[in-house]
Amino acid sequence: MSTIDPAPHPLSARVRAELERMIIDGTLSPGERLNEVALAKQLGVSRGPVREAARLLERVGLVTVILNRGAFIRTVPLDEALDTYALNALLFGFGCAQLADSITADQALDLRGLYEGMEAAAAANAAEKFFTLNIAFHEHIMAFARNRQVEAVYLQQTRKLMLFRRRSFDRAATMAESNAGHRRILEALMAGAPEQARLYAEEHTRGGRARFLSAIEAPACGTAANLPK
Amino acid sequence: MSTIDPAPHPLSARVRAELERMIIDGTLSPGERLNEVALAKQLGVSRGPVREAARLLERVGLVTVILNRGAFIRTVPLDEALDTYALNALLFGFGCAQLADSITADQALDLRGLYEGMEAAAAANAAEKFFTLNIAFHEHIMAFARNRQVEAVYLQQTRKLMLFRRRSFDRAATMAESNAGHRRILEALMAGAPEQARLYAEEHTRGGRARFLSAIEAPACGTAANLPK
DNA sequence: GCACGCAAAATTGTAAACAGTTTAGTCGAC
DNA sequence: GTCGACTAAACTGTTTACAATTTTGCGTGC
Repeated sequence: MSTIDPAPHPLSARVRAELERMIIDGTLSPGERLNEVALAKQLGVSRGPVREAARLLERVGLVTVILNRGAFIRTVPLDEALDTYALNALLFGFGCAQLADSITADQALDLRGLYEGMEAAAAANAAEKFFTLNIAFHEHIMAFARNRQVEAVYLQQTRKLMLFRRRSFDRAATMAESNAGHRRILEALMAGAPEQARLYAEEHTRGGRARFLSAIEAPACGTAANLPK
Repeated sequence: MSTIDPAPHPLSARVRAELERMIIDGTLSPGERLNEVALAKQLGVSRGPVREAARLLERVGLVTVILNRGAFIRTVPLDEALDTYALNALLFGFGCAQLADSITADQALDLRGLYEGMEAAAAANAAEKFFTLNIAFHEHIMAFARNRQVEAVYLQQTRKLMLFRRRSFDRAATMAESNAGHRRILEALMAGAPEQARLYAEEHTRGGRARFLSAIEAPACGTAANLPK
């Protein structure tokens, strides 16, 4: 995708990318404050770029900025997560419907490879591998769907959900169930059936939402919880 | 909505809001560069908040930042505008479908008032008035739809389209045609018919797209056009 | 007359400095 | 021993200053 970035970008963009990575990684935990001076020192830059990056992340919904208190990594409230799942279901359904009308042999092969990789990962109970391939599967579909705006919003929202979705694939049964949805979607895509693909895609996303809900027993998801003490 | 802001916001947020207004207004024209020192002086602040605000606007897609060149107000490429219309059709259709299932009497009354206001504006050929009411109509529906995430994305994308959509309502016939779509949507909403509302909403958005297309003869919409010379 | 090149001005990117607020710790009173 | 107030440290918000790049204007050469 867009992993190539020699250096023609302003520093704040690179800092933002690095912070995003650290948040997704788990290097920075939800609820934690982004210490500007510490991060600046760690990344070898000044506070300016770090501040700009933090504000960018706020706009995306990954952090919350409080006046005179700083930027905190968000703990997405439950209702917001549910709304986001509904949004993603809509977008992913659209993407699949679009792709069903224009899919090429190469694209089908690519998706099939990812599907089979997930099948193997599920059998081997390799949650981390499955997680990575799962992301790639969805992102490839959205990239093939030929609507950059829909793709961009989907990626942004998905990144937000990753703040806690990682733990959803801890069991082999969960992975198998998820991949069954992928199979149905893939078949509809290759059959050139837009509405069928859309339905399967929406159903699959609802399944993800359900897995997400069952994965959280009662962690902090209150609206304003986990911000400051 | 959220017009109340005593002052608990960081300065950069207020600058961002002001810049957005100036862009929508037309005070800042597409292609123009955001001169940091000039804007800072004009707004009575320093360059820092202006810079942060510009980066935020880049994230939203209203400006493009080039290294060592500054922030330029975007001239949305044609293909991006079309993609955005498709996205908005999806979101607005979803919002209408949701609302059809949960609309209250108060909400219906509110929307009806806006519709009648537009009817009057169209009859009086008051394009500016129609434009304002039209925005309110769509935004109110999305606010009533009870999905904050979908609403937020819709607002963001719509703001981007406003960069040139303003000129689409220059004729009375156009306004009447647009408002006929509003009437159909409103009837479906009050009838509690989600799928019908969704179809009308999507059709209405496609109509807006068509009006937009016919409104542009051949202005600069090339992908990378209008950036620097 | 036109193009090329060089130099000065303007502007952005980044870093450092200052002011105000929040947070933590300590001392004292009850 | 615990609660409360006061003081100091830490941190953010903003401004100011400096370095690097770009743009513009002018002069020279062809």
